[in-house]
Amino acid sequence: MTPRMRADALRNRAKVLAAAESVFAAKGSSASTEEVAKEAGVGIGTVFRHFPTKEALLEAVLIELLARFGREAEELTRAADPGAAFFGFFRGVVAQAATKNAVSEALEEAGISAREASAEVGGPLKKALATLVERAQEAGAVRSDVGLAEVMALLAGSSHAAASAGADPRVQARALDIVFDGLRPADRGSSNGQPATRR
Amino acid sequence: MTPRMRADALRNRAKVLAAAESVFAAKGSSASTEEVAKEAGVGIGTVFRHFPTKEALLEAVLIELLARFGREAEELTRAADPGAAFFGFFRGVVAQAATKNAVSEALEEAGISAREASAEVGGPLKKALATLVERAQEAGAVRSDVGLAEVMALLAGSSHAAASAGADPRVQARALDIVFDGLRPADRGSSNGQPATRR
Amino acid sequence: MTPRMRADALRNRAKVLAAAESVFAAKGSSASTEEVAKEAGVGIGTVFRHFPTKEALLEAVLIELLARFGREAEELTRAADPGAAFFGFFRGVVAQAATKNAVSEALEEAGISAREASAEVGGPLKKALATLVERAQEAGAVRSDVGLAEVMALLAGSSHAAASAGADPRVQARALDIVFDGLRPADRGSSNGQPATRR
Amino acid sequence: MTPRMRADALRNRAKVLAAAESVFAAKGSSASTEEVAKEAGVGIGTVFRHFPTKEALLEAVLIELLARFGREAEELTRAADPGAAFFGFFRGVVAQAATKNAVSEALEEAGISAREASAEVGGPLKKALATLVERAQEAGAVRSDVGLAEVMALLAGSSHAAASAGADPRVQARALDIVFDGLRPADRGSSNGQPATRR
DNA sequence: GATGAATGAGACTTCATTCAT
DNA sequence: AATGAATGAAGTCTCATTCAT
Repeated sequence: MTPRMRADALRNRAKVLAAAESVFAAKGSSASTEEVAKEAGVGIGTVFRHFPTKEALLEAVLIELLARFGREAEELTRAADPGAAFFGFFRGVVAQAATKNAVSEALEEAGISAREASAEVGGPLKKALATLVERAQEAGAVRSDVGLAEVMALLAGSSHAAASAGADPRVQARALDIVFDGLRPADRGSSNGQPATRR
Repeated sequence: MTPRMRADALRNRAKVLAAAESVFAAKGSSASTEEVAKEAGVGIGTVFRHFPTKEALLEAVLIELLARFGREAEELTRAADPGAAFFGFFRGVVAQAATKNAVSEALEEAGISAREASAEVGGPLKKALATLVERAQEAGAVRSDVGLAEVMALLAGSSHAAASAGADPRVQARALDIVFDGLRPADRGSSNGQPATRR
Repeated sequence: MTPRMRADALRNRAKVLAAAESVFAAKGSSASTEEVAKEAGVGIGTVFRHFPTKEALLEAVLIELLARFGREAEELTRAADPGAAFFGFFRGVVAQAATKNAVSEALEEAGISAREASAEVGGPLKKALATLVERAQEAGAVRSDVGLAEVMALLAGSSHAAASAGADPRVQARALDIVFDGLRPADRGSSNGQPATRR
Repeated sequence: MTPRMRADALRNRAKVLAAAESVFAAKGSSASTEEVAKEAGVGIGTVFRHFPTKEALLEAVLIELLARFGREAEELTRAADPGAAFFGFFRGVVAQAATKNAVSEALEEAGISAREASAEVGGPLKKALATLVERAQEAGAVRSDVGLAEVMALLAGSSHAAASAGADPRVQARALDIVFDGLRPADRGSSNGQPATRR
């Protein structure tokens, strides 16, 4: 069913994808395909053989990213402390965004986009994240009136804020703590793995 | 210091700036300079006479935007209800972002950028916003442990989330309410002009 | 109504068009736009300013050609000897084709294409050619059972045959005489301006 | 002299050639080599193993075509009615051209080209066609003052006219009848297998 | 021999910027 | 000052051809 690829082709595809992620992360999605090819150490033709348009390449990068987040979320689904799991996942995603411009784009796309392709991978992420949220709510670590959609919007927004290159990391951390406080139940139970953020 | 300009030149500069804001808001900053010229009803040469590079034009648009926000913040500084003033301002900025792609870029730039030019206008905004925050804190509407920097980061992040075209506006509103809750003191006093957001 | 163009722009447009005609004539329509630009002595951007796609450029060349033929036909419409006029026009077109690869393409397009643009200019050519045919038929120089469509098909075919670079011109001439004989009435009246072709 | 080839290699060569004929016929000679490979059901490497350049492949297709015409002509050489044989052959070639873009190219090449390779196969066609013409002339079906060269030029031109996709087939047929009339002796003996074309 | 992945020159096209009118 | 034509570097993509598997 999966059309078998030659080992070298598979290797090159991976190299290109990795290069693309790194280049787009560093310079934004307007970086040139040529640059991706150079970074990957392949000819420009090879990039286009694997991803027939630049858009397809971009999409593949985003899908890869979402898949990775999906796997992380899925693992945390089985963690002992649901509150820590949820907030830890959130923090981890945002931290990656701090170095990767493309992350927030990916998250937005996942949250919104009707692109079928993305859906294939956005689906798993959403599913695992939904579980993370529910478990945290049951454990009283997250207020019960927030839904998946709001969480994704906050994730995207926080990631973007973090991606704004140059901002002081301590400011970022404190801003994120504020969002986390907003996500906790009104009585502010801690059960979060982090000390309460009020200073 | 200000080199006197002919009245018509001044008028053209304003037309170009307005057109640029509208075009970049609608199509993002990758819209072409030519399109700005057409929207402004002037020749492309005129655009470049007033703004020697595209980057300069973009920068002028952002400065203009920040200046407008600065004026709005400044006015609200004298409002009766400091909590309502602060949250109202926040909400207003985010609402504009929902239709203008460029807004979040502008806010990031203001929060971070070392660009001297921006600083000229980012300054007034920061100053007025700082007052808004302080007054809201004194009135007990905003927790006392947040600083201007965090507020700007949250403003930028929220604006960007809102700018992600296509998201359900109700989701956006609820996500914003969560951020607001995070900004309030732990005891959740109201004094906010909005009913408490817990549902 | 006609949007006035600057004199230099008009001059460049003409230079590009002439260069395109010459280049495409010599190397076929797959010659590169770059080459046209070089031949015209302008930058590549100038070519694309006047003709937004390569296809548009090609079309403009064909239209120009048809217009020229249309004017020639129109003039011959008023000639003293209708038979000589018709056959002379035919011969002239074919002679041009002998050096210009693009001519037969143009004629085919005119004969067939539904392209509106071409129609604008193909129309006059068809009209004048129809008159040429009718007058030649009334004068007994062309058989009465041929229509405009057949004449255009023969014109296109003969032009293409002539365009096949390298064929002996004397052979071309004799082949054309055979077609002309086929176009004359069965009794082979002369009134043709050319001596009867039987040798 | 002929380097022995493995049976499967020979089979692949034939598959590629057939695919090339079909693809170039349908899409013109600018169709990609890749497409030919796909149509043949072989890898691109195989195409280039058998035909070292695209030009060589194109040439092989033309040679194949001319060989086929040569065989048809050769057979008709022995037909009972020489007039019918000649005009029938002519009509048959043109009819094929109507669906195959490459035919007229092939005929031109044959008529003109100094390419040695073509000559090898163009030779037989020319020889057989010459016989066809002579016999038709002896039988009084074709005027005595036309030579092989003119006939080939008319064949190429007529084929091209027919290949101009989209022309009304009835127009094509009438145009061809006109050429045939031009090829007949002045007195218009019929002996042609077709009723006289005058209408 | 066959395969198809890799290559890179070159095609078309866009657009920021310059300059003659 | 204003205009818009001209410029050419740079971007995306195609395809004939080569080469490792």
